[in-house]
Amino acid sequence: MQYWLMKSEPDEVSIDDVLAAPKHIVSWFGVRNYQARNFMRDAMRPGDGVLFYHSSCAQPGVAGLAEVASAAYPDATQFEAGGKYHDPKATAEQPRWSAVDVRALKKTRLLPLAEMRTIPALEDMVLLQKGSRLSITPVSAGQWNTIVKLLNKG
DNA sequence: GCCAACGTTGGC
DNA sequence: GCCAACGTTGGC
Repeated sequence: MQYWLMKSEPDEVSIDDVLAAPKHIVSWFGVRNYQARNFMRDAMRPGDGVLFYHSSCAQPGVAGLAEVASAAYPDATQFEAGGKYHDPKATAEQPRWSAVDVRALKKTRLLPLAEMRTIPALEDMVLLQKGSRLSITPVSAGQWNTIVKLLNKG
């Protein structure tokens, strides 16, 4: 059992959007960064905890709790010629990019990035490191517990 | 819109 | 393999 933080632009897919989807599940496609892909393909397991993070918006921060709902599978958008996520070097035999299913569990209060930066127990979070841009980052059990408590505190 | 930081590409 | 140029991310 591991924990992750996954960034989504709420203009694209917000926590509300996922909760409105059938079974509260969406496919996490479109990742085009090798490190993030490797986390999905090599380390994520169904049931892993996910902090659903809203990025590139007025109020960046953790907006909900979710879980990994599938093993990794080839991201179909890499094969879509002319599509935004097309990768001409990817083939069905040798897919390059992976996706996983993510199930939203609950919307929480927004835990702003700025507040997270003030919490000493979170200072080692990959998200908070200088220059960190990864859309999927690991979260330690201690960081997860700290954040869940902060979310419940309201 | 700005810009720091990072990742990728491609010439050599 | 080096590295300059370019593109992207994402907070502010």
